[in-house]
Amino acid sequence: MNNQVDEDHLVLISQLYPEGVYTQMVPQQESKPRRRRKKNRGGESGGAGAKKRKLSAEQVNLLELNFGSEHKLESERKDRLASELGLDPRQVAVWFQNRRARWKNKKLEEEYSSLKKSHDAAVVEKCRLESEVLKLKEQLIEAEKDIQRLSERVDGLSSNSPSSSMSMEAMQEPPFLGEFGVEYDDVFYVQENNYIPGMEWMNLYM
DNA sequence: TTCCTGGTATAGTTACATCA
DNA sequence: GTGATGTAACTATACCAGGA
Repeated sequence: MNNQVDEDHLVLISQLYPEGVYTQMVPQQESKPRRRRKKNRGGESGGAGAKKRKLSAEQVNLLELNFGSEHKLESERKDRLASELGLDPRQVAVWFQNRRARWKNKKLEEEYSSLKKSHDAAVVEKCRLESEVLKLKEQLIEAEKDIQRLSERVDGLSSNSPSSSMSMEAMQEPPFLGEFGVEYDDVFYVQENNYIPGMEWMNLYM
């Protein structure tokens, strides 16, 4: 176990900041091309240890434990952790940087999935409301037809009895039931206990 | 106040290890 | 053998604090 840590440590130390590893820096370019790292494989300097450097489970556990308690890494904690783990402080810092990036990605994924859930629910609700609107519109059309029929019936009655309380003006109001938002109160006045056959639908609005 | 330096952050990239 | 994936290590850049 410690052998593994020591071995990793040696490998990692041998890899730290090798001079002349980077090539082709072109700082004058506007596009600021990134440096490329040379491949390490088979390099003389790394020797047999020029391998990558996977942290042991024990090291990762301790790092995770520390990350769980605090995502930021102060110098003191970094140095302490590094010596506890037999790692270079730089490695600990890098591990925390990468871990923060992974944590952020995961959080973003979770947020996305939560937002998607809300969005899907909203879409379903929108569909439901739209179909309800359609249904209500159909009811409205039927109601308007009823009114039309009634109007015609009242016309017939009033021509027979001129003393009817219904004025013609009232019955010949322009289209009074349009889209939603129409105020029904003033549109059609029926005195209490005045039953008009075929007007049961009025209960919908009273 | 300004400049320099060192440390740390994020975002993106590269190279290597591992696994299906 | 190969492509996908995970991850250590890197670069570029920005910001901040402390000292001269």
